[in-house]
Amino acid sequence: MYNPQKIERKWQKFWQAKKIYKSRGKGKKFYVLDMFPYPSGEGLHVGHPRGYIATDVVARFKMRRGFDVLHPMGWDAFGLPAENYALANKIHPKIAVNRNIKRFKEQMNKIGFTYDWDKEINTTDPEYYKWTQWIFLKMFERGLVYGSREPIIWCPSCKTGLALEDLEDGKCERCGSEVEKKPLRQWVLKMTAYAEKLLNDLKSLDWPQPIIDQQRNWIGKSEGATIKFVVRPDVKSGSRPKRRDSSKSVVGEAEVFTTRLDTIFGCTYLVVAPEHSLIENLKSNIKNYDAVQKYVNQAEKKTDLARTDLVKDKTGIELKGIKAVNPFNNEEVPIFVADYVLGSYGTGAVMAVPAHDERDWEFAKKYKLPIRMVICPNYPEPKCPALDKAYIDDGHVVDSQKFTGLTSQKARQEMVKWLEKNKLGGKKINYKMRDWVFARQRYWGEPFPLVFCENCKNEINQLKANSYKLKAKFTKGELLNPGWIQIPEKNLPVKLPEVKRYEPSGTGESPLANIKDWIITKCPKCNGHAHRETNTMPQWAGSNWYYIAYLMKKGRKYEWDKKEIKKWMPVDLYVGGVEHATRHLLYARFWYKFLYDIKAVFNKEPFQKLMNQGLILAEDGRKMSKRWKNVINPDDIVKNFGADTLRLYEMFMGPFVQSIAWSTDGLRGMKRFLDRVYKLKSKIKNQKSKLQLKNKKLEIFINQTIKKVTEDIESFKFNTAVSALMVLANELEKEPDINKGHYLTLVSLLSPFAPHFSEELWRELGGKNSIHLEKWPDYNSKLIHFDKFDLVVQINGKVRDKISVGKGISQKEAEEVVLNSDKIKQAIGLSKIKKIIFVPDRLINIVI
RNA sequence: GCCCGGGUGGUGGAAUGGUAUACACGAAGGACUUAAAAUCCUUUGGUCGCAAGGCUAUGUGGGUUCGACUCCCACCCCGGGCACCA
Repeated sequence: MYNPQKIERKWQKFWQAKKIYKSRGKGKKFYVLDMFPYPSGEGLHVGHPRGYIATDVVARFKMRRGFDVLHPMGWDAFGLPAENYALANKIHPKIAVNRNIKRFKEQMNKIGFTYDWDKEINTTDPEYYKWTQWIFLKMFERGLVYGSREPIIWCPSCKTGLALEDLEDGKCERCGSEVEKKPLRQWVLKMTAYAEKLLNDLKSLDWPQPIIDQQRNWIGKSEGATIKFVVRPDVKSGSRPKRRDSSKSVVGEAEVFTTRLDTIFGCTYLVVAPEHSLIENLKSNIKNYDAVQKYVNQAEKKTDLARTDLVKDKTGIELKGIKAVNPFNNEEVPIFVADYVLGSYGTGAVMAVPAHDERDWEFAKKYKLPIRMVICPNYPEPKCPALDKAYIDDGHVVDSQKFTGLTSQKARQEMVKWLEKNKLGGKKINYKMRDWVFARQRYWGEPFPLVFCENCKNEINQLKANSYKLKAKFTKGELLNPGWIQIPEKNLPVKLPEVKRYEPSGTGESPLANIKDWIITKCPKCNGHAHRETNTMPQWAGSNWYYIAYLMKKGRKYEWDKKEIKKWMPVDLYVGGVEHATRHLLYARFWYKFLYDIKAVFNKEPFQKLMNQGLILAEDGRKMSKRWKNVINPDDIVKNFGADTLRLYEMFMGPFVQSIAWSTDGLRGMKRFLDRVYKLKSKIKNQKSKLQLKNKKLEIFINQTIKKVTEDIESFKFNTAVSALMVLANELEKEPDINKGHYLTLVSLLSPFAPHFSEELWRELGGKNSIHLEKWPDYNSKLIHFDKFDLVVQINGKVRDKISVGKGISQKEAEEVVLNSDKIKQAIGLSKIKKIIFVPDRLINIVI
């Protein structure tokens, strides 16, 4: 029996001492990366290492195939989880984080990963976040950062603003609280400027299709047109003299966005969002302003999500006293305000075509508005069918003046041309994705490298006319955000000050706002009085670029090393959970694209190939959680069964992408397998040549196994790779004695999965070097196939017999053999043979 | 509603047009043992049969094919994502 406790520690120490994982600077580069964890107080459970084991298997495999492998690990230690943990346990986040990191590292080391700890990074290290701040400054400098007072999503429990991406089911993703809308001063990153690139370059990525789909969906591109509707006082209501077409009677304008310009002649009313400026501007024209205002106030309290969240019954109220004019036919249509129209998307106003839009249909039915059909499914039939619900597909345009008869697609093109010619609107592309709210009112994050200077603000405001002088003195970002001045690069990092009380204030100000002597500072531009920004960056800031940080690590410091970046980027294989599809993976791509534009990196995408690992559920089928008391700690598994057993089991338990429940019985089976392989050693008889000749079949089998394991690791089919090794072990067990070479091949193929076990056996059997530095076994393609095979004989597609014949047998020969077999003769009986299908080296099917 | 992914023994799963159920777990029986654990051997989709062997089975119903878990159509169920985005 082999004893993991005796050998694992020994080899881990040896590998670390010999630094066998270090990049050797030889061979083709292979950068394999895990999504780095945030070091929570709970430590790792057995679900976490699944991805780490997979990358470790791949890293060891690639090393042995001659690649120069980089496989680093670090800590995403800023942000709400770490801070909330620290608050709950009354410990300063820094102390808690360091303690947790120590624990995580110990747990990881017990599993025998290949991490090069010299490259370990920590997002909360000032040397690290110096560069997070640096990237932010570069974005600011180029005008990609703007301040906003827009109401943002606010979590009353975490006491901070959140990005749209931080919500789950409309609730705070961290604590599950209902969120509110709150006007707060915010920093926002212009991510929408990269929408098109983020969408387009998805094509170049070797990522799981569902993740690509999710990102595409999230970016939500739609192509359409804007149309300007002028607004006039309503004639019938008597608010103006009955003189039509007087341009003086125009009191406002509403621009709408539509993807269905072809339906414009079916527009019977307009709907604006409660935030729309028209309402405030035309206060005096709107007859029922009080009622409208009441509706608007009530709607504005809700977040976009609450407003768009499965509300079946749409509400709205007409703006009485004004009408909008459809520029295509000069028809006056009523204007409504309704909360289902969002101020933050498109133009905040829509044209309603109830005949061809489900929402408009529903709304028109409720408020008894006219429904006019202008798209016909069965053109050129003289009559369109009557509608009992909205017809939303394309068709032919009817009752649309000169556009009548065109297909929907053609009509959209012609109508856009008409709009552009008459300067009444034009082509427009919209994205669902919003700019990124990039500020948190919390302590435990990267401080912004910005100060506010009243002096400089005045200067910018006064000199506005003289743009030359301003452009020389201030950056694009500083002009965009008057008064906000960048801290010079040489003064980075702006360190997070030590505080005693770091609880969030709840007032919308960060706890940093209480540290007066930190806040008050001098303006780097004019040397006048200034104060620091007290918000901090969100958790995602540090993880946007950490894969570059590993390449920059020089001892304790970091250096933007373009040579290393050029060498290692992009990441060749990135492994992590599917939950990051629209957050980390989108943010990181955004930052990387920005870095590409400023020539700090040299390719367009950070992660070439992505793989998602499935969750490991608890034995009871639920998620592992403290709450259910069903968490399994890898330390216990390592102690009782060994790291190799844990590794092997996690790779064998099922397809890598699939979520799967833990089974301690299954785990035991893996230990049994290792024990059996260990015992096989005693069967070795070292009479190489004799045995090899005697057992050609085994030789072929081994070659097949090498091929299978090699291909399966390459394609992430670890479960079948392990099973192939088991089959080989089973075969060897059947032999009375085995040859050392064969046995060592098995050990060698097992080594990425069970590195300690394999190292031990390798050395016992005379291996001079570490097995992990040995060349990966090659297979002889001539020895993959045996010269005989079992020809499957089918009658009408049903297997009736198997006959052992020589490889490469011709159809004629095969037929002869088969038709002479008694079994087959009997099966055919008196029936006539209609047809014979022959698949070379596989089967023969007789159709009767 | 829309977009993905999936449905195969008692369980995790294997097979992507050519031998369905590899491999593992569990279970049953046996060997060893004073006994138990561990280990080893045998059996293990269902069904009929003493057996040889047959029939039947990959969510359901159709289709294509000499041949379908695999391809096509419709439906049911489970998981995930997006969701009044004009």
